[in-house]
Amino acid sequence: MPGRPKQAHSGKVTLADVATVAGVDRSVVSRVINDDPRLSVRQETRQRVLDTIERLGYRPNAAARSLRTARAYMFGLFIPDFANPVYAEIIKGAEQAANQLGYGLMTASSGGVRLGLQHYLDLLGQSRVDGLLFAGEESGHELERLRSASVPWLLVNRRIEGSRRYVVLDDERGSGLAVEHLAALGHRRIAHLAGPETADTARRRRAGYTAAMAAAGLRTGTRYTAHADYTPEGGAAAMRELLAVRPRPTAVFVANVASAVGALRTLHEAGLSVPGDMSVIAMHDMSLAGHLVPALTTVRMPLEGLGRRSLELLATTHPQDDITEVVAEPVEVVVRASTGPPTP
Amino acid sequence: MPGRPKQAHSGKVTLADVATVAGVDRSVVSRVINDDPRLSVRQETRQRVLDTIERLGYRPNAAARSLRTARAYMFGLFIPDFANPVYAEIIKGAEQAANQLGYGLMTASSGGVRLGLQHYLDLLGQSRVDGLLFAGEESGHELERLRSASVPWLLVNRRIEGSRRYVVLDDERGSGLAVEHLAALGHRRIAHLAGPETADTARRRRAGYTAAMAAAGLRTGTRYTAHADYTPEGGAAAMRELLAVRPRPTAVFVANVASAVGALRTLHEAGLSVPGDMSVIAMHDMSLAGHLVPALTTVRMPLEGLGRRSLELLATTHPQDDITEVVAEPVEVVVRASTGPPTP
DNA sequence: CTGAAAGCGCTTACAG
DNA sequence: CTGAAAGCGCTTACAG
Repeated sequence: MPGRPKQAHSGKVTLADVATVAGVDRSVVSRVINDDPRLSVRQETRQRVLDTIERLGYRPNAAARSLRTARAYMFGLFIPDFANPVYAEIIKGAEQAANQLGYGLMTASSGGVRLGLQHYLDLLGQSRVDGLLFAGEESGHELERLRSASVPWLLVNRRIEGSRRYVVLDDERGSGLAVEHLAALGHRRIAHLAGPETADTARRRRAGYTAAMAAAGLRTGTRYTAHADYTPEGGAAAMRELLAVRPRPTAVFVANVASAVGALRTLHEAGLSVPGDMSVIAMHDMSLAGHLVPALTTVRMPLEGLGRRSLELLATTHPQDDITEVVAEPVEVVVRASTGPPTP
Repeated sequence: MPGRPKQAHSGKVTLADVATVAGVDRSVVSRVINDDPRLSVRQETRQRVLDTIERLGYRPNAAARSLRTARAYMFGLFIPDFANPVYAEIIKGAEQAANQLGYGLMTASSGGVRLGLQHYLDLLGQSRVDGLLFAGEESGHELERLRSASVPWLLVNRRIEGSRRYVVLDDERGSGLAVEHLAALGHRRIAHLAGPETADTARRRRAGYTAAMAAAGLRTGTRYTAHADYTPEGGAAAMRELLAVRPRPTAVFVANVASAVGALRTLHEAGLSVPGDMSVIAMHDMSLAGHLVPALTTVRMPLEGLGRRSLELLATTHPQDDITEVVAEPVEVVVRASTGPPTP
């Protein structure tokens, strides 16, 4: 491109520049920056180095550092869908933790050009990331390929058979709170609109429901549980199943908000009032819940904490270590308009 | 950490390994990989190099390449909120384009630990990114700081005064389609529930509304436009204003879906039926629109194309070039249940 | 046409 | 206690 004005030398300041100006060796500058405990230097000299860095606006070059240390100072987070607010919160937590630890975070969805996992294997091969967080829907079979490569990776919000590296939420507890909320309102016939039987989160939510029902001395019976697929359409169909059961339940705990959207539609179409004829509570709080008609009561789970904790563990553990953690942060019911006492 | 089993050498294959096995010089391998046109080598040799790369599973080390070429092969995308589906689509498009061009994409929100822009300046200082896409809400004042650094950056979906580097959607055209849809249904009194007067997107949508109304020979009058702030609460209040106007409008074009959520609530509370008493159409299609009651008619804009095109332009233009592009991809009305003919 | 060699900007084991 | 030097894995101008 002839005639284009040549870009002025950006004057990138290097470590060598800092050393020259401060009158010390480059190694001293490096050690000051990295807080090397083996460096003993007069406080005065250290301060001079720090001042020089500040004055020249020096920033270590990430590529040089990575090449030398064989670390990318970058993690990857793999999610199925950016548009799902559940993942938005996980991303936020992971991003914060990464920044705090001096790492970058690359977030990618399955929608990428190269098929999801292959893309990540490429990143690993190029040493562009130091580890991977999987919040997506990769099959155990796919992830098997990662196991051979001795790469740090962690499952987020999900367990798969044979893996000892995951961080999950306390879905049992969240589900228990939902049931307790309904029971406290006076409901006795509480149904569960569950997720896919194959999904780990769905299984744990169902287990929490069953346990809480038992603890409250309430009967469950298999007909009071209908499985759906975490989508509005599936939720609508499952709600129709539950409405057909006699005696009809007076309340339902729905495994996720998307299913609850469909469930509310079914109830609306059936001419039933919420919560008059049926109370509805769903797992995971998100702003959409507040805008449904009626506004949906939910269980707020520490999704941001999940992202944060997952990244911290990825950064600070060895790839071979077992990690089987349940995020400890509190879980709570967010009461809106969709739950109330049963009509006598 | 004593006693920890030493990790087996991962056997990272380097360019030198490939050269040795293939029996050529490292520079030949490098040139084959990078398709250097100045390399003349027998087809047979080239194939041998390629085969060796394949067989050894060689992947170029990104850090070494970056250090040498002074390019990070990474772009940054800055968004205000991961949970907003509008940005989810932009991210998707940008991610695809980045992958296709051999770049990575770091997406970050203002929620990071370091205050948004400073975080990016750090990334730039460290040469971790080659350029920045701003889809966020940074003020012109903040962005002024970037102008001094001669860094490639681009505004996405927004213009600010004095900047000649942006990519936007055809909001005028989208708004025009909305008005045309309503006019075709027979509406004459069409109101506009606009966005913030200061927002560039809101101004362009309003301009599109005004122009289309004029083209259809319909009167607008300032009372038929109410400004809100792109939130459900603001939308609810603005809808109340519009309901007070006489003669009452029979249809409203809402500047975004969040405002429409509030507008629908106001209409519901006022006992008005949609679309019987009031047709509602909103800008930007998203799955939430299909789940509102009634399901919301929208204008689908090429958000993914916006992300894709922005990244392509960022990657292929010089920082000094003017970029003032409107994404050319088609815009269309997605008809759902919230629009219909006016009741006579 | 091909290959040897320099060098990008760091870190760190090691010599003094 | 301090600093010189090697080297991480590439790319590319240049010599042969």
